[in-house]
Order: sequence, then C-alpha cells, then structure tokens
Amino acid sequence: MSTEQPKTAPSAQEHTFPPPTVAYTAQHFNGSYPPPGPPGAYPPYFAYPPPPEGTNGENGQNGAPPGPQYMMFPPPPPGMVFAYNPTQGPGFNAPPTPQSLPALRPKRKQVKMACTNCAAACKRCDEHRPCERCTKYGVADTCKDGQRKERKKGIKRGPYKRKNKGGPNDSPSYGDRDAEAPAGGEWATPTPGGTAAAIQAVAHQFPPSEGYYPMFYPPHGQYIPPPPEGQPGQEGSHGNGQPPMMPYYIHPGSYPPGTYPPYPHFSMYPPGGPPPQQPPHPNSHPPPIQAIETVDPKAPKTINGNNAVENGDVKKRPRTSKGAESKAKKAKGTRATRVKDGDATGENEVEGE
DNA sequence: GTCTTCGGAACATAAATTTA
DNA sequence: AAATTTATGTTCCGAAGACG
Ligand SMILES: [Zn+2]
Ligand SMILES: [Zn+2]
Repeated sequence: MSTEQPKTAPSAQEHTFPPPTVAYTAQHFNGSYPPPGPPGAYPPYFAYPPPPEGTNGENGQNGAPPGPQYMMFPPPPPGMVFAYNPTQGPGFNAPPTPQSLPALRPKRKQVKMACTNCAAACKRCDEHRPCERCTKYGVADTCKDGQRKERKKGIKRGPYKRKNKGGPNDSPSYGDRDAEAPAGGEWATPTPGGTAAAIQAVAHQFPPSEGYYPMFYPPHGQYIPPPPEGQPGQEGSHGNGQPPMMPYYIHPGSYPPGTYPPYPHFSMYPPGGPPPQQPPHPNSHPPPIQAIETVDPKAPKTINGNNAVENGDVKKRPRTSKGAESKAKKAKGTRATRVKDGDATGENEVEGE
C-alpha cells in the first residue's frame, strides 16, 4: 500500500472490531445477515494487514500472503470494499473479480474565497456576491471577498519520503479517494439497494483501521446459532463457498510463525470467550428493517478511523460574550487570520478596524 | 428549543523536493 | 522539464455555549 499515514498498522491479533451498533440489515443480505445475537457478538468484517513490502502474494508461504479465502487479494482498491471474497488475482485464477464499491464518501467542496462575513462566522459561503448567507442576514452590503495572503517562500524542508506509487505490489490505502481505477476499467458501481451497497454502508459504519482492509462475508450460508454458554464456539471454514458464511473471529496465537499473514483460526467467538448472553431464538422474526443510505453525507468524521475526540474528552471552549450574526451587526476581523502553529517566523495580525 | 461562536478536520494548492 | 511530496493558509462542519 501507499499513500499517507505514517501510522503503524496493528497486527491481526491486535485488531479490535468496532462495536456493531448495527444498521446493516437482513434484507440487504438475503435475510441471513447479520446473524442474530447480542450486540458485539459478531464482528462485521474481517480485517487483515496488507502484504508486506516486496511480497507478491503468490502462495501464502513465508512472507507472502495466503490465498483469497484468507487474504483480501488483490487488495481492495482505495476507498473500496469488496462485496465478496476475491477470487482472482496474481497467483490464482477463478471467476471474475468481485464487485467493488466506490469511495465511501465524497469530498467536501469549498469555495475558493469566502466572503469576509462568512469567513468570520466560519460558515459556508458561495460564489455569488452578495452571497446567499449575507443576503439572508441582511448584510449584503458588506459581502466582500477577503484577501488570501501569499504563501511564504524560501522555507527549507527536510528530505521527502518516497511514497512509491504504482509499484507492482502497491495498493492504495483503504479510503483513498484519489486513487485511480486499475488498468482496464472503472470500479464497479454497486446496485442501489443491493448487497454491495449494503456492504458499503456497513463499511461506512465500521471503517477499518489504517492499513487494514474490510472483508465481508456474504450470507450464503445459514445462520448457525451459538452453542450454549460456556461451550466453545463452532469453528468455521470457508473458501469453498460453503456455509457458514458469516462473521467469525480471528483467534490469535494460532498462527504458524514465519508466515504472513498468519493463517487465521476462525471462531464464532472472540478470543475472550463467548458473548455474555444468549441471542434470541434464531427462528424468531427478524427485526424491523431500516433503510440505509449508500452514501451518508454526514457520518462521523474521518474515514480512516483516526482523529476525532479520543476518549470522550470534552474540552471546554472559552466563550466570548455577545455576538451578532442575525442582524446587520458587525462582522469583525476575519478569524481566517488564525494561526494554528505559532512557530513560523512570519507573523500575522488582524487587519484591524 | 434556536441561535451564535469557534475548535479543528477537511480542503486547496503553492512551494520544496525528487525524478525523468 | 515534470512528477511527487509536504506545508501553509483556508473553508466550514458540527457541536458547545448563550440565551429565551
Ligand atoms: Zn459569504
Ligand atoms: Zn457574503
């Protein structure tokens, strides 16, 4: 893979599944996905680290990724998610590629230059003058373009790190919206309302950690209820299109050393043991289906699962008193002059008034 | 509840660096 | 020269405060 993020991808063992606060629905998975059970009982997907640099994934032996049934290979294109197990790629052949899905989210567009009022208010502007917002607030007369200051030149930088684009084993990071389609065509577009679209929605809810790719299992199999509490979960195998095709946990510690990625050991239950409670009777009626958007315009920030508020840490914001937006009050100095990092030599000032 | 304010993620893109 | 990476300055999302 390439592209951004200097972060270290967690190992398969370390990977934790996001909590399935499910919104993916049975109807999108032909009625058998997700399997019934308490929240958190099943991971929504499997994730594996990408193949190490310099390997080509031919046989799954030392240093190379294993076959398609275990490894997403070829790795999913950026911002894409495979709807099914890939069945084709270097080192193996089978029916055509699985369906891939377009980037999860469109980029936010912004105007080249916001008017001073909008900039001060940190609100969306448009290219009209007066802009819509100023008109709405009755300050059309003060709707003017701000002035973008010139970037400073002559600043020395350290060496650039190569990002190795287009190498034979290069595959972009999941969520990379800028990646190009592979030679020979475009990314497939999911049928709205179809399984692929549903999976896309799932991917949206559970973005994989950096360096990981999501892998979803289609509901070809039937649901196999978990064994009674205290009993070990049934091991699952797949790859031949056989059931059960449902989420299983990857068990750590069962990897042959020296292989990559380690052939995982599947279980219905997480390494910690079976889920605390029994699911409702599997034959009971499925829960009500809610519609899921293929592309949610406002989902939690970031697609790559970094950033955001760390631990529910809420930080207080100092308040300035009174302000006026709603009327033809006063639009002050542009907040756009805020300087985030105060280490630059250049200084800037609010241009008074 | 509505409205304003603003922290900081997301964007856009020029400058610096590397490569052809 | 072009291609690529990085940094800088910006926009504006979304949620915290203010305020009935
Ligand atoms: Zn405006
Ligand atoms: Zn305006």
